[in-house]
Amino acid sequence: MTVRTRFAPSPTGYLHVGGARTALFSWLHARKHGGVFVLRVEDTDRERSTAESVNAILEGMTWLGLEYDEGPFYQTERFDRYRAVIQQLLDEDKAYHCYCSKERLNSLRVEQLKNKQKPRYDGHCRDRRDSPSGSVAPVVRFKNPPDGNVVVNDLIKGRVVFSNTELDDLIIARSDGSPTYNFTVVVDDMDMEITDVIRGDDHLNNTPRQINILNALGAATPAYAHVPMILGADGQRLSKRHGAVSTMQFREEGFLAEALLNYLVRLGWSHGDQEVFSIDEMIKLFDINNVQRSAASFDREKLLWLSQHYIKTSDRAHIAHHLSRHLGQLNVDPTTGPALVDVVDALRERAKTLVEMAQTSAVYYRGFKGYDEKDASKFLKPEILGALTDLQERLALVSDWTAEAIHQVIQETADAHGLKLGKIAQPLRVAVVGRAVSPPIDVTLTLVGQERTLEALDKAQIYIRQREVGPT
RNA sequence: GUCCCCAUCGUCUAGUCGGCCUAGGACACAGCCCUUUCAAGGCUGCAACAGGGGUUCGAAUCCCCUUGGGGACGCCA
Repeated sequence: MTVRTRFAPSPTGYLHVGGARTALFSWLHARKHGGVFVLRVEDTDRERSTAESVNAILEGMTWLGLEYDEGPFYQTERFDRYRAVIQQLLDEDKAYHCYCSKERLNSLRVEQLKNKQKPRYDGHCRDRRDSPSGSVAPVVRFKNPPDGNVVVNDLIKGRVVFSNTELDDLIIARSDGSPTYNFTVVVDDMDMEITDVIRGDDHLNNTPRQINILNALGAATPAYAHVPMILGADGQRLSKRHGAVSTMQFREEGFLAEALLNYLVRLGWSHGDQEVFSIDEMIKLFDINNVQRSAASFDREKLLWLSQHYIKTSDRAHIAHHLSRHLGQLNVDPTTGPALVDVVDALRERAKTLVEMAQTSAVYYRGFKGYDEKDASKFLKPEILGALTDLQERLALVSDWTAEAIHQVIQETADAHGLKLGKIAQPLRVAVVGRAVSPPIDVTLTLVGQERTLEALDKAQIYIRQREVGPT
């Protein structure tokens, strides 16, 4: 039997990291077993579902590369099917119309809470035969078995036993006839022949109800795997209104999708001491049975570390491609300076995100406005003027502008003036990029280019002379 | 309140049939080394089995209780 998993988000917001991880696990599980990954949009709540949310979720999945094999299926397009199954249940006396008013339900609930009981429907209409012609439009409730146990053999949590006496007759169709969540999931998982249901563990409590409905329908029960929640850095559950950021937000912040994926897969799952996983390795090594049973906290620092790792090790053209997007957001035109791949090579070891890389590489395309004050006053000093002038003359003579050639010239100049390399490299750095931090000075000069380097040196000398005569 | 789940360094985790654990790795943090800046890299350090009972020759690993987190209890999904 081929493995079939599904990711079933409800389009009431963007795709956040918790959902993304659940999707990743489902996808991985399907891929590992050569199975099928289905995407299903659970939009039966028409009040809150929006097309924008659907797009946001699809966009997030695409960015992460979690491609689905079937779907997306929309539950709102399957209402006929749900109606038919509800009718079938009604015909077989496995469901019934309930005419209880919301007021009655509410007072029942209040009463139960007062008696320290779990609030649940008391089965008032379960055996009624009449259909009152009153004003209350009926809902349809499922006849849950009154006793016995339901056992869930969860792939992650292990064996979990629920007593039917804890369950009540849940509503499967609202008074307007529309089906509810616990019912549509069951019908869909059955129709779509889902073999492995992988979802957040907030659904563990729904599972016995769903199994009961599945049984009533004579359908086989799939395997279940309930993955723990992701908590925020404060230990609180991550939710849309509490710290959960959109998956796409990570792209905006300059993370590579592979870094996020790697971070997510290690959140709750591990393979010995291994920290870095390529997509292929994840597929090969991932095992749903090895997923942690407890919740995990989201740690941005570690994500940042992985981000840096991928920036450091990924193909230069790949990074350049994604970097250009962030450069664009800074209104930097990458065609006005050094080749992007060279900038990537120079900066990849000193950027944790692409946004950071874009910011520090901007200077190679549009120059800089003014010197960093502290750095200028520390390095652009009169005593270095002679060496700088000499250096400029020597650099002007360089015919092949390579890091090696540049390095040799700088070293020679330093030697000629009895200076250590750093003594001349720092002033040069400030002259050329405006501050005392940049990649190795020879590499930096290749990025800046010979012409602009010489110009920068002119300005630096002018600056130093002015400073010399100016008031201190 | 009732039911369900969970519990190893600050964080992610290793620890699979109890002994190889004076509990390992990674992130973060601190120090040192390297060094033309910043990084990167190397080395070292800091730091945990929630508590209490059992079972056993022996428990982080099994059982129970307590405590602490989380979840569910909707005509939301």
